[in-house]
Amino acid sequence: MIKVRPPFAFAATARFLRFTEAEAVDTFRDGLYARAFYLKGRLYLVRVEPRGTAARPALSLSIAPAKNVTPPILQAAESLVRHIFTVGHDLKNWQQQVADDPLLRELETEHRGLHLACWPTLFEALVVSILSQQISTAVAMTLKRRVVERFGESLAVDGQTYFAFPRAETMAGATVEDLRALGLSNAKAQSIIELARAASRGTLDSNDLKEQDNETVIARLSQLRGIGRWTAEWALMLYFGRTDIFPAGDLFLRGAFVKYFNAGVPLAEKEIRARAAERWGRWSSYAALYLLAGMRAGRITLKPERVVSSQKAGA
DNA sequence: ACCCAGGCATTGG
DNA sequence: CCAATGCATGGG
Repeated sequence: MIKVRPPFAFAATARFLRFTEAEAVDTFRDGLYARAFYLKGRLYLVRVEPRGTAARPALSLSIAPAKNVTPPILQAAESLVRHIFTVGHDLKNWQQQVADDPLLRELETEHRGLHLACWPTLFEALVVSILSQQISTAVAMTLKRRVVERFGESLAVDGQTYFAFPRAETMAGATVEDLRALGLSNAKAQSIIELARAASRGTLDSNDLKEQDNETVIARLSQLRGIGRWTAEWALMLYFGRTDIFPAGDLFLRGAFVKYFNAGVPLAEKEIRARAAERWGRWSSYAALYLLAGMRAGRITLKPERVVSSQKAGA
């Protein structure tokens, strides 16, 4: 059992960045989140369910196959679940941050308890982001499913097949042709293979990056092929769980900021990043997250002409 | 048949 | 610092 500080919306968080309908790794059905993970090098299915009350929320987990579950395995599963559901984030602080911000206060109320959902590994976070570059999320999730079914190990539990996200070591052995056959572009294929090699060699050490400040992590990740600022910022949010990122390179977020916080007057990316930091400070990632949630709910909409590409800083 | 969608690397001013 | 270009699939 894992205790979580209120407010905590389990279902919304489990579903949020997981696109569960189309994908083969994360599943969320009947209020139950289930996914195959490597724990101490072996594959297990971990199931997570909400427990407790709104005032004292908690998560319970179960692991299959149950027979080889030792205390270290259970501990590894718990720490992974804490990471994925960003149990360390105290959303009371986020509520305080937007107390004087009418739009985000409204979004906070509508999506109260939505946590950032993190990917289990840096490798997966970066691969998913590379797959998502430029194309719609529907396409990206199709590509992800194909990659997972081609390169991931699977586990059968109760007649259901669950795929693990492929290991970096496995993907390091893939060829560009393998990935192109799944519909990836040449550039995505090359980037993912190089990333897998770096990760399996240990060149891409997330423990080392964990200690670094945002700009250092962005600079280091950007040295990898196929990773620019956009991808690195999403990795800071969606793997490292940092709360102070506003990915201003994102087409939607840029458009939303311009429309709702600058009266539709275009702003340079750099300027948006600076103003987001002034407004939302340490909780800028949550501003980004709740704007996305607002978009999915239809509350935040962008007219095409408001989505402005990189133009001169508005004067 | 188009057009575009939660970018990036490269090239050239 | 800024702008233009090619890239992949799938949905409208």
